[in-house]
Amino acid sequence: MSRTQDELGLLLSRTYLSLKRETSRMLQQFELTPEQFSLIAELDKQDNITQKELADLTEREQTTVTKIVDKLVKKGLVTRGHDPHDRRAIRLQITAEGRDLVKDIKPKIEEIENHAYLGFHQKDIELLHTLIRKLHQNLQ
Amino acid sequence: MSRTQDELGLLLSRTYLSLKRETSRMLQQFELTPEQFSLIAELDKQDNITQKELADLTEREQTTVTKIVDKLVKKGLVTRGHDPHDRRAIRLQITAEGRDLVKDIKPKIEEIENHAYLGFHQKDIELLHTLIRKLHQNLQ
DNA sequence: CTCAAATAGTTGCACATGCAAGTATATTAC
DNA sequence: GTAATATACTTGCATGTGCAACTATTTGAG
Repeated sequence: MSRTQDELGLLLSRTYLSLKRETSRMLQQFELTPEQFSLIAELDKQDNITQKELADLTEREQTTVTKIVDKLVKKGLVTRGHDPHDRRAIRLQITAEGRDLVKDIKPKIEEIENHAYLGFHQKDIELLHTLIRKLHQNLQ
Repeated sequence: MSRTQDELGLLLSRTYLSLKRETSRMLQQFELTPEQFSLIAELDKQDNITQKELADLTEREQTTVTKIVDKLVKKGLVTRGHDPHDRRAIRLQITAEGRDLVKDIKPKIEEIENHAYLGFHQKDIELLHTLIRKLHQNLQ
């Protein structure tokens, strides 16, 4: 079954690395990495979640999230609070400074995405999202 | 322009990390990382290319490729040869052992991809590839 | 209730990543 | 032909990644 010449892994990694590099360069002025931005952007959407939940949302291991959150706390963008009902768990709060930063960065992320979507119809974008989401589900 | 709820970066990184993790677990029995496999698979397709060309093909910086090739050479899967016409350049050759390894691994990679494509029609797969390739081009 | 298993989190390791700065060679400008 | 620029590659650094092994707490089986 030679469906097309290129493997999924190669296609995905090339595209992911390109997007990540471009995002990384844009984020230098904010002294953030794409991964750090990804986590505070998620906390901006859903505050007061546990590290475990944040790991699941962003498809990373808890251990990875621990280390990135360490850096976000050091930068004053996130605080760690205890869960009153589960003393093992840590709940994360985004600070006002964190929210401001996300607000500043979001339009610049959109610029990059708009450029990536050059020549795409709205239908193409929706289809692409649907297919990628389905891929992701199958890989769970 | 709020096209859909999820950002491209989040979708892409989640899916990429999932696929990479599953591939990584499969490759443990071969003592290879997904990135190492990716490079020798590319060399299996096109032998005797320079590190620069390999970097471009896989969308990585030359510096990253240098380091992964170091490991492949140590494992005896790749050799470095000099370019007779350009003494700066290094040309890479995959060894017989390297080719055998790629041959063994390829069907297992296809298994993972087939699982990822569960519920996809052939048309969906082709469309997905076309859209991702277009994304990648726009990001160049 | 008690003890085993599961869960949330952390730390140490090896590897991937890319930028900055370096060397060596090739190309281009004049 | 020589000097400036570009190119191929390498090394050092900081960060992200996930597995293994660890602690602390909660859940569940009996």
